[in-house]
Amino acid sequence: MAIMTKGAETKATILEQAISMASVYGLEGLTIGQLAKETRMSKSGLFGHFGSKEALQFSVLDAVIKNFALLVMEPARKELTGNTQLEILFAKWTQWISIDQRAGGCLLIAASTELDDRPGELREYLAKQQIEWLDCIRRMAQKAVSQDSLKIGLDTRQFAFEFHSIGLSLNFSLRLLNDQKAPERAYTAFSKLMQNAKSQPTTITRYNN
Amino acid sequence: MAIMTKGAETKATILEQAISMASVYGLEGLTIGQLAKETRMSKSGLFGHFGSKEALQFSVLDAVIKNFALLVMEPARKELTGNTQLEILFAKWTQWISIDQRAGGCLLIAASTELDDRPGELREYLAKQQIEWLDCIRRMAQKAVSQDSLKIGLDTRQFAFEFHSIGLSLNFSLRLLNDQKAPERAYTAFSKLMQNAKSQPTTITRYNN
DNA sequence: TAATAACTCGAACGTTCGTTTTATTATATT
DNA sequence: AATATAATAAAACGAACGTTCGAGTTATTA
Repeated sequence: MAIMTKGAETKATILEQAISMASVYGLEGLTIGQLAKETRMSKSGLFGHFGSKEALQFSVLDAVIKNFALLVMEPARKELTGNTQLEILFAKWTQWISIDQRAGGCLLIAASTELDDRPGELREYLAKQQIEWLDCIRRMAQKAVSQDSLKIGLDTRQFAFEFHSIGLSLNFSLRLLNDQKAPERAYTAFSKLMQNAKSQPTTITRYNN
Repeated sequence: MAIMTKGAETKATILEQAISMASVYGLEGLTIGQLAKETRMSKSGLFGHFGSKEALQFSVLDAVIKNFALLVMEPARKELTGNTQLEILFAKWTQWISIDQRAGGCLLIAASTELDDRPGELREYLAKQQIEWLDCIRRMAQKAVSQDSLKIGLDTRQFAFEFHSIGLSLNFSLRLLNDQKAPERAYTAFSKLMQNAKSQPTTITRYNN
């Protein structure tokens, strides 16, 4: 890790704990007093690093968003074809969702339902990221189309909608129902989605040989 | 409405307001003080109807679950064929999710991500209902299979997983992104799901006249 | 109508919330 | 090593949290 001043170091430690806490109790359920106990700091000492609770929440959300970009989107972008990009994207995403290390599941999905009715900067920031996420899926699908891997005329926004839905269902089945077969189901759904996007519409004239 | 004692009547009024509040701020974000203000009651007067905050949360969850069964599952069950049952089920569900009247979107979906990491009776009750929900979908699909409307050997649990995923994505796109095209996308996804479940696997021998 | 039960209130309980103020210690800079 | 700055702590703030209590009021029942 890069050299950083003492303050920035403890701030990073706090943030890590805060992410865990917010993943379980939500961004609103994240409290300064509890967080101070877990990091063995005073409330005021911890508070000084952020200045307000909203700033703390923002830091948490921002850290998770950047981490998501790094661990899920970036690896996929490195792939050469749209098809493999989508495959890696899905693999990394399911991996991200399934991580048990930091309990609480995907904070972005949790925050999506937590913030969707509460106007404010937090909500806007998350919404912006989620739009970018859907757009990332869409562009990769579009690339696959232009590479003749997926059928021409494919509704790529529809594709993104369905791609995204699989992850939501995976998160739900894993977290609430503890269904161990969920990852398998998710992968099956993804395969079907790809298969459907590959097959040419029947109205298209086929040239054999 | 059925005759009820004065207490039961105000309790019902409180509950209605509580559902709205919990839909927006979550079951944990639901506070007795705020709820008392909105219903123009004293905290203690309101509190007396439930005895504890958890009991209040339970009442809210229970009321929503019963309402969901009444408005979504029951109408579908009345249909005669598995196919139409699934169609009505989906139509009623999307309707339920899209309702703007009582702001905050589907409380069951919100609660699913809110409670999934927090052990307790609330979580167990919700999980039980969600399992029942998936089972309802599964049984209707099974019925359609036995009526030769859907292909034999269909993985009905997989079908339920994907059916459910569409609603989650619809809720997400509607609430967080305000995407007006979301209902259309959801319906398209549902149509594809049904279409896929209808087509016989290619290994099956076909008898054409 | 009288007796009894059900309902509602206001006040206060101890805790925790986010935040501010004031002071002290530890780290960086010169 | 001296100085300036950053980091942490302790204490206290008003507000809100869920909850309890006792007294008063309103409904229901006899």
